[in-house]
Amino acid sequence: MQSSFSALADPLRRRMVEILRQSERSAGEIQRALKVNQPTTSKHLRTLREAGLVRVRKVAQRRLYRLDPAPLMELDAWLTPYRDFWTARLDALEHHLDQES
Amino acid sequence: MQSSFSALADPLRRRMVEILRQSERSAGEIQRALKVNQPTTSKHLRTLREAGLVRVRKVAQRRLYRLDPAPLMELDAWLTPYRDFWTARLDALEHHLDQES
DNA sequence: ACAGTATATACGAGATATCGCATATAACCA
DNA sequence: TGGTTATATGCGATATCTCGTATATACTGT
Repeated sequence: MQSSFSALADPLRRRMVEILRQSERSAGEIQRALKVNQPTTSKHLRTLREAGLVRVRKVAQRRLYRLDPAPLMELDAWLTPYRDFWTARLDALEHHLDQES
Repeated sequence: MQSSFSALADPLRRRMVEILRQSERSAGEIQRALKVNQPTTSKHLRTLREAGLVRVRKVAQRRLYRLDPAPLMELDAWLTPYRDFWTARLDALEHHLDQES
């Protein structure tokens, strides 16, 4: 939870996650897509890995990264009570508008 | 988006947000609930404010903080495509298990 | 105007993150 | 074995975050 938020706090890492939503990709493909240099890519991928957001498998020299849905599901679960919160507020607003009219 | 993630990356700020889910609170009430010192509380509240996660209103000397649902709704929206992603994966798993049995 | 209460800000120290450059590791192929 | 490709790690500089202490600001009641 902790680490999911901070891992996703970086815009570059969010772009990586967005790329991986579509399919598994090698570190090099991700790097070229983002147009940042190689060590930077590798370090950010490490952060995502350590946060559990991505998994890797080796194929020859390549490292293929894929999204692990679990931490994002946790994030979704964390949001649940807030969803109730804002629907309650929107309902109240709606009710208020009804009163007005 | 950017700022929502980094604001929520801090555990203390998440606790603040959780407290505010229940009701509007003064800075002092939040401080006492969290048992951290006053300036720390104030600075974290500022961060939440600048991220747009909370709103303040003055009542006498007090500052009453309340949650603004908008950034959390954005976060929820950001998660939407990932929800599709993991249900697809779970469906695939289920299908796989069907094959097995 | 003054003392008290509530909250914010300034400043300095220590910790942590980020980046670029250089280098290490590891698998491949000839 | 040696060269090449793909990826990771080490290191140093800079920036950013966090916290504690001290102080400022602002409103209240007398």
